[in-house]
Amino acid sequence: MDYNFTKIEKKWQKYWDENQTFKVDTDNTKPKYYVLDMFPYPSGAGLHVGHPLGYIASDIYSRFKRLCGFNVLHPMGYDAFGLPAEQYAIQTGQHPAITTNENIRRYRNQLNKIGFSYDWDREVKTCDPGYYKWTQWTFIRMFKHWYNNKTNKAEPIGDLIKIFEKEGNKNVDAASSDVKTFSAEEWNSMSEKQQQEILLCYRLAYLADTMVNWCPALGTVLANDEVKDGVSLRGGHPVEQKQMRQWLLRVTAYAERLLEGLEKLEWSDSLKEIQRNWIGRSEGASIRFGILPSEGKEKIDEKIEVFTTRPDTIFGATYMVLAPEHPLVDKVTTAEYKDAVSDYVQETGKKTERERLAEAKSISGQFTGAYARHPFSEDPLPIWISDYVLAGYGTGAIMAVPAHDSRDYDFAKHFDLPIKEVISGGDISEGSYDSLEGKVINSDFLNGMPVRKAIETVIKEFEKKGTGEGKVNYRLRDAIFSRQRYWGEPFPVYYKDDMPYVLEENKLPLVLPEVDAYLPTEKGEPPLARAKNWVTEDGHPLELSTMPGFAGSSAYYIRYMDPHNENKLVSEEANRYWKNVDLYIGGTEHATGHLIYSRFWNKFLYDTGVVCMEEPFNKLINQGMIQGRSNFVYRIKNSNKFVSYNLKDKHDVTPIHVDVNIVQNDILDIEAFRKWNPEYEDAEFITEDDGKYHCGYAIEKMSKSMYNVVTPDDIIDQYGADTLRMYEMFLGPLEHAKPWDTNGIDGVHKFFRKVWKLFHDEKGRFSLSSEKPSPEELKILNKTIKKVRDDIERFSFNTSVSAFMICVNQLSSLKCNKSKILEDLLIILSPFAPHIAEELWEMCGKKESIANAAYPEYNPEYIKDDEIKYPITFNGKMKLTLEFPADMEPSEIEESVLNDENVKKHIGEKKVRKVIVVPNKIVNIVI
RNA sequence: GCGGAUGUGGCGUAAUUGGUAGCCGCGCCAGACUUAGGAUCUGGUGCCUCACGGCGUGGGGGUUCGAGUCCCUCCAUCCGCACCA
Repeated sequence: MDYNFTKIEKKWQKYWDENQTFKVDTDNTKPKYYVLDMFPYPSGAGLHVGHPLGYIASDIYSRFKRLCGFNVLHPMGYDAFGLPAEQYAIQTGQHPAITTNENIRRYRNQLNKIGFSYDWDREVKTCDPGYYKWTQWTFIRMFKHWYNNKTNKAEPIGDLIKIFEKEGNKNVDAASSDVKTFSAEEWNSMSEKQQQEILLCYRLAYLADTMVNWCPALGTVLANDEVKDGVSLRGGHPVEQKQMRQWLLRVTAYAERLLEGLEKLEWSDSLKEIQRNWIGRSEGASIRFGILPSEGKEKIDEKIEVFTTRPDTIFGATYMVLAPEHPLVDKVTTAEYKDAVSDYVQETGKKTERERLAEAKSISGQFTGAYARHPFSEDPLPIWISDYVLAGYGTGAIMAVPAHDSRDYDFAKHFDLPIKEVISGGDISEGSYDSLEGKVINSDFLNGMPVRKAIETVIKEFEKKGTGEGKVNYRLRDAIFSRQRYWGEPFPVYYKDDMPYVLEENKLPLVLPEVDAYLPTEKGEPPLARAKNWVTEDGHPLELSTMPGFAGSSAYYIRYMDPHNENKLVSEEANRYWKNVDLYIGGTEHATGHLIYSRFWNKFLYDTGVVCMEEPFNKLINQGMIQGRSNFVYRIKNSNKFVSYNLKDKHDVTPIHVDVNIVQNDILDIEAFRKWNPEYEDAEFITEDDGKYHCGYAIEKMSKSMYNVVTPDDIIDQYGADTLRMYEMFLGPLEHAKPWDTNGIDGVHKFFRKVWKLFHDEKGRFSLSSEKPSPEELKILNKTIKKVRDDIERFSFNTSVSAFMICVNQLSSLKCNKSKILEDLLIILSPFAPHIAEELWEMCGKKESIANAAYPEYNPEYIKDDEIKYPITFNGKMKLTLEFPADMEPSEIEESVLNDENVKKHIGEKKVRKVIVVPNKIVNIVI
């Protein structure tokens, strides 16, 4: 009987499904292990061969852990809300739920064919009301909490109100928006609306007017991680800055904990570094500058607050710069400069984010006519506006120190502003001196101090005078949480007297309503404004925005622990058992989005006692991208003639992508090519000496337009799922990006046929022997057990595949068909190739699934070598090998080596200066 | 510009602790079987050289009995951030 992978794989996939082999429950008699894949967004294009790479790795690990006696949670689901389905709905009028469900069905189908050990009972879909109920629930909880910097955790807003009633907010240290100080009396005499307005400044989910990334083409606001190089990540549409009233999550409250938490995580250094950069912690000082009265203007009480990492250079500040969007711009500008300033503000406001980035190098700015007062010298400092100061970072204002900041230097040179050196060590006629090395000069009480000492000293001085204090600033910004779109979670929010209130928890889920079109209304309101009766029972209007993509993915790993619980996000029992994710596998593209948001989300749930672990993902591995390998044919210009790769330079040619499925080992199937496109039906070909047409190749992104897409379905049809799984692992280290080349797959497929053959005689009959294994056979098996186990534990799956090949090659040449050897081999092979392992396991007479077997222990006794083959090197170069007993003394080895005829030949006339014998390793003779 | 990673045969890669560089597979070459081969099996295959031998892990330098591995320096590629005050 042949190795009929199609039949075998269908059979076992059905078996696992019918027998619920991979269904798991909490089981206190076994240790738990939680293996998670980043769940996919089910796109219309389906899976290509690159997508399942991480899923295969995690499946191997899950099955391995299971064989080792762990109770393994290994679920899968879908990130089902999102823009592509909605864009498609706009084009076709079809409800996005229909498209999404079709895509999900297709994904599920594709995934099933690969033979994953998922517990499909726990499947979640973020667009399912039973699921997003808990996304809405968590939002309500965030609305009802504030962040107390004193206790360093989220606390109920009710506790905050009690403090306000008793003593106002002067003793409250909270992560909050800008809010004025008020007393208990003031609080108690406020209207409900005023109180609500103040509470919004404290809530962890809050409504505020902020500058947002507005994408006109998508008709929605985007978060920072959804914008790259001034265009939307999805679709590449231009993004502009716009002031809008939006929901935000106060992620910044957790900035320090998000940063500290990284230390304990087993994530790659590069990923941690990306997160550290994104959080962007910098230490410095917050300094307030008074504003000098200008002629013909009323006195301005407000101060310009700046953040600087170099307060030591305070005496070098020669001017101030506000971002054009800064709220004080209008107030400080004098009559004389009014027009010039408003022109400048308008001009920069018109630019999209992209234009602003493109013009980053060109210097522009405008003087306002006003002056600030230097906190120590009291010198007047001219106040400028310029777009080199960003509204969104720090306070949107800076003190400019041209002598020691290159941007300020360029600006000062351009507008001929004074440059004052205050740190020695540079040459300010050449450029700014930004280094921390040097002593402070020209700086009154700071003179002579090294930089670090000066920073410390000046901060104390500011604090004494009340004009500033030490401060830690973060680049991380609060996450904008509103999207003016249809296909997302509705906010459980209604408005009363223009103030937002959240729904009672028992009203959840607030189900996404039907609309007549998925477009904004004529008034420019979001699509939900089209819904009939989009109001509460009492007639209060409901929020029209929906939540962003990251909402649903921020806690899905928690929901998997207890997916059918209707009363809780997760039961205490399930959460205490499964705790958090032990191994998380997914792409780096989520480094600054999902992986920050879900850490924030999880910390909030931890603070409020919903989950027991502070970090969601202990170990994280980023699988590398699988790239496409494109093939080219070369058409001679203005003809329908194609010239083979090695002859192409003799002609003027245009390279054209050709479908990789009609090319094998870079040889074009000419007939298939003619049929591929009617245009080429009559094409002529200039072939090479071998009569073949050779194609060129390039490594590119796998995409339809490059004709290099390979789907798992095609591979499975031709070679089977076990071959696909094994080959994906064989390609190289999991983390590396590497090209997919179907041509190499034969080697892996041959391997499986060899495995099959080990269990069958020449006539193809199943045949095993119950004889006692030989020492050689035991050595081969035990070496493989050890190697494969070690490799899996360090996620080096590619090397375990070659270990299997070596093992099977060796057993084949020994014609080993002993069940004592082959049964263990099947167990260790089963995580990689579960279908063939199950089939042969059953043929061995086993009644239960191999998934329930126990991983074999290797016996070191079988691996020991009695004789060691010593490489004999001369000055480190290997020339020959000699065998000696493993326990032979180094001095005896040295003597025997030097007496060996071949060694003597190599030494010749030269003198032996030294002999190094490393026991069981090597001999080196220095001559 | 800053930060991170990676550079080994024609290709994907291996060498876990400083100890035989190139395991395993693809491709290629030769042979066997065959009416046939996109089947199977056997052998070979880093480069230069008829050979003896020499050279080889991006380049240069260093430490060491011994370096793909450690140190210095330069180069290339990829990824992230980028007026972040």
